[in-house]
Formats: sequence, C-alpha cells, structure tokens
Amino acid sequence: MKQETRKDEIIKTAAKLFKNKGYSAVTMRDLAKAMGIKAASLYNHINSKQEILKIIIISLAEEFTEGMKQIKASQGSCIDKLKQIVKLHVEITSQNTFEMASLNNDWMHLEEKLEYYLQLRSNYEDEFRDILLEGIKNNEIVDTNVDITLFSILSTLRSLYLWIPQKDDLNPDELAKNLSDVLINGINK
Amino acid sequence: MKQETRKDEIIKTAAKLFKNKGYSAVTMRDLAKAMGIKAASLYNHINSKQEILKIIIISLAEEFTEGMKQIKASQGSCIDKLKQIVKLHVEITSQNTFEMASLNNDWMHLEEKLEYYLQLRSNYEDEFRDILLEGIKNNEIVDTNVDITLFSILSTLRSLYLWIPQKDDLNPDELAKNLSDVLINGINK
DNA sequence: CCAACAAACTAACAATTGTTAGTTAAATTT
DNA sequence: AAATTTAACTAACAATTGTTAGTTTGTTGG
Repeated sequence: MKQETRKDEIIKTAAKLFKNKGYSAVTMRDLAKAMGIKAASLYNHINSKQEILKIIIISLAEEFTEGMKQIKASQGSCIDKLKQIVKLHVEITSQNTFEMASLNNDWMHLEEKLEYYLQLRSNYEDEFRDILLEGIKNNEIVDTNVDITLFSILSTLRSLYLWIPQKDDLNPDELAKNLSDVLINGINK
Repeated sequence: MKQETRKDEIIKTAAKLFKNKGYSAVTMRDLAKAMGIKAASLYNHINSKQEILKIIIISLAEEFTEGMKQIKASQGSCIDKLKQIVKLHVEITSQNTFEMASLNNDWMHLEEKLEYYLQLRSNYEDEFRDILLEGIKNNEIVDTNVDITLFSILSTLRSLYLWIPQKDDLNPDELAKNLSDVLINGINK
C-alpha cells in the first residue's frame, strides 16, 4: 500500500469533478479551486489535463482486462463465470465510482490512447460474448440473441457507478449476489 | 407531419455532434461547419447553445412522461405493463438515437430547466417502481430487491441509444420482444 | 415593383481556456 | 551549512469560446 502522492490527490479530485460535469466542462481552474491551489500549480504534478484523463481511464480499463483474464482461466460453469464477471464489476466500481464515470462517458476524449482503449474494450466484449456462447452450447444458458443478452448485462454493469454511491448501506458482496440473481434468473415468477 | 424548418435541422445536427463528443466539447463553430454556414448565422435561428440542449432533452423527457401515463392508465398485468415500457423505450430511442445521448449524458448542463428535468425523471422512476411493486404484490414478479431490479432494467433501456444504431437490421418490434424476454425471464435454462 | 422576410455574411467583443516562464519559500537530503 | 527538492505562487500568453451588431443577398406576397 503505497502512500498517496500529491499527484494521486489531484487525479482523485479530478475524477470527482469529471463525474459531475464531464471532462470537457471541467477547467483546470475548477480543479485547482477544488484542491485549494492555483491552476498553474497543478502543473508541478501533472503534465496536462489530457494526462489526468488518460491515467484515470487506462488504469481502470486494464484492471478490467486483467480481471477477465483471471475469469477466463478459471474452472467452473459459464453461469459461474458470469457471476464472477458481475462480482468483478461490482468490486471495481465500488472502489472507483468517480473514475468509472470517466471510463463510461469521457473515453472519446482520450486522443493518443483512444485506439488502445477501444482495443481493450473490444477484446473485453469479445471474451464476454465467448462465455455466453459457450453457455448456450453447454445448455446452461437459454438460446436467445447473444448480442442482446450481452448488451443488456453489460449495460447494467456499466451503469453501476451511478447506483452504488446512493446505496452505500449495501455491501458489495450482497449487491453482486442480488444482481447476478436478477440478471440470470430474470424477474418472472 | 409539419415540414422541417431550418431550426429543426440545426437541432438535429447538434444532437448528432453532441452524441459523439458531448455537449460541452461541441462548439458553435463545430455546429456551423457541420451545417455548412458560419457560427454567427446560427443565431438567426436559435437563441443560444443552451436552448438547443433544452429543446433536445425536454421534448424527449416529456415524451417518456406521456408514454408512462398511457401505460399506467392501461389495463393488463404488470408483466404486460413492463413489456409496454420496454416497447416505449425501444420506439422512442429508435427514432431519436442522437437525442437520447444528450438525455442520458448532458442533462446536467440544462441550467434553468434542470430542476424540471429532474422532476420528470424522478416521477418516471417512481411510477416504474410502482408497477414493479404491484407485480410483486400480485405474485407476478419475483420478490427480490425492487431497487436493484428497477436499476437493472432502466440501465439496459437507457443504454439502448448506443446499441440500436449498430443493429439497424433488427426492427424495433422484434428488438422489444427479445429484450422483454431477456429482462423478464433471464438467461438461465 | 416594392416591401418584408429569411438566411446568410464579416467583423468584432469580452471572457475563458490550457499552459508556460520565472520566482519564492519551506522542507529534506547531503 | 549547503544543496536539492517539493510545491506553491504571480503574471502572462495565444487560442478558443459564445455571442452581438450591422450588413448583404435572394425569395416571396401584396
């Protein structure tokens, strides 16, 4: 557990502001004010506004990629893997609610790292789809339109950052369990 | 079917740009260039950048409110009402993919109309929740955490704008049917 | 034919943007 | 004690922002 540098504080504060107004609407002066310093002072710690966004998004995207790799390598049914994916999202989002907003909404402003990000995301979706397809083949998962299923589940998982902060009474494990239940079994009685 | 005014064209073009980069990152000069005119000329048709956003978002939000009102008044089971809600989202989103991006991502920049928008959204969610609660009471819907269920379904419906443009081969009715299926029955076999 | 209008233009504005240069003061290391 | 590092500052910049004023051009209705 490294101690937090001033740069880390800036990035965390920036993520908070980015969540509320979006990357483009947050100025370096906004960020400086939130830090209690002047805008120019920020540049003692970071190279550019761009760099802040890049650090926020890319580190998160790589965390998801790493998580998916682990899940892919794990033994167990496809339903089981699906539950692990839900848990992965709940855990990462619980500890990065602000940053997840940027990942979801501001990735298009990444510039040099945009292509790399899109690559990671595309790979992630492909591996997710593969798990669903195998589940269908194994007769674990109902044989509907895979892309609709993938889209539906991913939409819910990607929106978690909006929802978790409002319900901090619910612990991540319980949330993951309930969520898996709804996504896998539906709501029909 | 009124014929399209120049103002309508500007708003439609703006929505397209807003979807790609977000409201804050689109300049009036970007919009003018996309229209093939100079930025100052836009002001012959609209009063401000703000106004464009307001028109895009509020008209859509009111359309959803109206749709929910109809569904609420309709007869039929709660599962049936749920299917109607899915259909409502699919239909509105199919015909307003660009505008839906603003509704989802740029509502915080509404300024004067922000409160009104939040009111509409809050009411919509409340009425949605009421339908789920009644379904649980009637033993139509499984008795899990209502807010998680609501959140999950709404997340999927709100993300439709990202997904529909990529799959224009699928017609709205079919999509609504498949989607209802996944959301209501889950994916477990 | 002329008045009115619609829709474009050029030029400019005041404010705000991200960022750089150079400086200063305190804390830490040598 | 001296040297270096850390982290703040003031002042300024060039570019970009939304918007206004005033003008021109083509089209349309009386």
